[in-house]
Amino acid sequence: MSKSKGTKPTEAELEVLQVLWKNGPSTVRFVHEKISKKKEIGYTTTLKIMQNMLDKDLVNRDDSTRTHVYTAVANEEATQKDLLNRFLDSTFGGSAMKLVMQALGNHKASKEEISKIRELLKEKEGGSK
Amino acid sequence: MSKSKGTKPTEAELEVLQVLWKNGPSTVRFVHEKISKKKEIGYTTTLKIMQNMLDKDLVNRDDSTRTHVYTAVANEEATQKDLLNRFLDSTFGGSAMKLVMQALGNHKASKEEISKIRELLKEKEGGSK
DNA sequence: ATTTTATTACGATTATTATCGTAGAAAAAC
DNA sequence: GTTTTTCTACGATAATAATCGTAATAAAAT
Repeated sequence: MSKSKGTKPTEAELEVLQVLWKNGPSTVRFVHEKISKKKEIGYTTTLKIMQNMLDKDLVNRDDSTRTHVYTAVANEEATQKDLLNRFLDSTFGGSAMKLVMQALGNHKASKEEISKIRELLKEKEGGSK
Repeated sequence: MSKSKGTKPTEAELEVLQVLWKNGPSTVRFVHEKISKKKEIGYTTTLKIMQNMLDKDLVNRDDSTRTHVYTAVANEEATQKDLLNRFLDSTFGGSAMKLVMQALGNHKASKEEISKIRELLKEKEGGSK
């Protein structure tokens, strides 16, 4: 039986996932260089993290060549949704609207984003009572 | 030198904070009972967590009576804001709007909440360029 | 061909968190 | 006034994460 599901990525693992989501299948070297831009970290540390992620089935690995290539297993949205739910619970006591309002209040939004949100609101209103 | 600021509460510590925010200054017993409703945990575990939080200055303590009373140091909004920023960064790569849309998409909102959000949007549009 | 560089595997170490048991003292119950 | 319960303090342990060093090997450079 594999660990498969419900495995919550750690902070460090999320950093790796971000790179994989954004750039697609990548080598350790590539991921490491992206992460290194933001913080000091040893190559083997990045390597180890990614190997751990393989054990946890957070990533797949193509090891047909010497330089292995890693791919995120779960897609971005699904993972974000899952983490959002946990975060909502732990930090906002489950109140999504409280979170939305905080996020809206504290961050800039472009006109396009605002209209997108308006559309979403309209849908919500219409779709359910 | 105290740890004072920038201390990120752990999951377990957040559970305690939630109780303190919601109910005001509380005893370990009270907090423990609230948390026990959601999961199995020993009394001394709760106690220890709260003692750790005192060390980290996440809470204050009135120990003038035998049964100590704990109070959250940081207020709810400030802490949520801080954690939201971290979460935004780690999980949504800093895109607040992505998060807002996920949250809106996946959770029900009441009419009141929706109009509150509309107001917020209007302010944002008006207030800044 | 030899040397240098890059890559993986593996394990050791450290740091942090979560968990709880035990002891001792205070308070409450009897 | 004894006994039982309720607290806190303290430390031990286990669980999880993050960090990196070393060795082996493959590839690239010379």
